[in-house]
Amino acid sequence: MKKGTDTKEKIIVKSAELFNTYGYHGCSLSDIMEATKLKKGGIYNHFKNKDEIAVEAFDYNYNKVFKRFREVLNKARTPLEKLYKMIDAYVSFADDPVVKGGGCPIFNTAMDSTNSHPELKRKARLGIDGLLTYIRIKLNDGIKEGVFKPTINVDEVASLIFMTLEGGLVMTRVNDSRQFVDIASNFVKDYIKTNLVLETRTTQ
Amino acid sequence: MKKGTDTKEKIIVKSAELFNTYGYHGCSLSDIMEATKLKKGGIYNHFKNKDEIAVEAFDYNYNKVFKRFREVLNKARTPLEKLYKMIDAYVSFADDPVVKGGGCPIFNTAMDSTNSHPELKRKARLGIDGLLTYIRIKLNDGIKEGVFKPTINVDEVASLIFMTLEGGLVMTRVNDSRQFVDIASNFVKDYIKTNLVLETRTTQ
DNA sequence: CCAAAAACCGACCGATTGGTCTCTTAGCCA
DNA sequence: TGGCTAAGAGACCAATCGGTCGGTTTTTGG
Repeated sequence: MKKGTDTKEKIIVKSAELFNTYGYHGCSLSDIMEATKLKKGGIYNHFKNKDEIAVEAFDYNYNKVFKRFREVLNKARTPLEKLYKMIDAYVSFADDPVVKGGGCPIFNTAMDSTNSHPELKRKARLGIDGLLTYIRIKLNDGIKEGVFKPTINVDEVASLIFMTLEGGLVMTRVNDSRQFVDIASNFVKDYIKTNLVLETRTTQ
Repeated sequence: MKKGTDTKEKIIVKSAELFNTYGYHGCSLSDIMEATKLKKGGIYNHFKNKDEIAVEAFDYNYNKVFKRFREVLNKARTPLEKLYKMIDAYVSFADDPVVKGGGCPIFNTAMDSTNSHPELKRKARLGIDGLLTYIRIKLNDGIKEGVFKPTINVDEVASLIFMTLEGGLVMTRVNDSRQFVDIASNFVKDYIKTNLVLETRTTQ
């Protein structure tokens, strides 16, 4: 049953790349066949239809995103460091994409599926909420530890950080230029430093 | 030649809605036929192929966006007011969409066409650059008139304002909730007030 | 080593894709 | 009013779409 598992994994990986690159409607089964070097039978032995592939491909990308975050976050200890590392993770999507096609696959799927694929949209929305929660947790941790001002509106600040970074990521993807996500990153970091942290005695 | 012009306009308008809603690959000629109540012949009498429709539909949406901006901007006089009104215009996309499907059609097209439709991508990128330039001009005007700090990095600030608002707009579109673009708007306005304007004597 | 099962191939399916072309119709001008 | 031209209808096209299925190969467990 080893080979079967490998094959299914291969289909998911390649489809995840294709869907993130071209979108659900911009990628056909023939594209998946070509990328996996499999024929229809080989693919539909593991999935019942294209939708199921897309959903599992999304889950795969979703997990890759969160894995990236977890890896990066483990290198930091304080909530402020963790928040900074998280921002770096978003920036890293620019020159070391989690998946071919670039950008944030969760955000990409969200845009791609709106108005056209309810199930994917639902999943993407949940994914975005997960990313927001990730930021919220770090903010709350920081407040608890007395690093961030207790007066900040966590939901608002989390949304703000997220949409600035994602907006920058999209701009970077569309313009094939790192500068936008860099601007977003620098700005958000500066914003955190000057508006969220309590004691300015944090050395520079 | 009256009727012909009307028909072509109708095709463009309906296609502009469909493409902004479902994306280029998510919208077929049958969809356009149904929306326009025309048959193939009626459509291909005015356009040579689907691409040409998509391009003209984009131009149509593009002009609607800039028309919205121009209308709103005319109601303001000072650079600061103009900048604020411009932000309001972005927010207005949320509950009074320039085109069915919601969001900013230029940004939507940019995302939709990346990696899959070079010509549309090129046009969308130019459109984004136009929107950025719009913001840059207001910033420069403000600097010239001594309202904004002359030290600000116009390109960076313009990019920042743009991607925060667009990010918020996407979030609003995906989540069917105004709150995100409102958060973006309030934040950007506050940022301008406290970081860009020279004299804090601007009454609150 | 052999049989059962899982994996895979590839022909085939109807529907739909974007696109062409001929023919009819409708509007306009003389 | 008659005739010309532009507009539109709709049959038709090959190609491709997502999906099915029977047969063959490969793997695996007894």
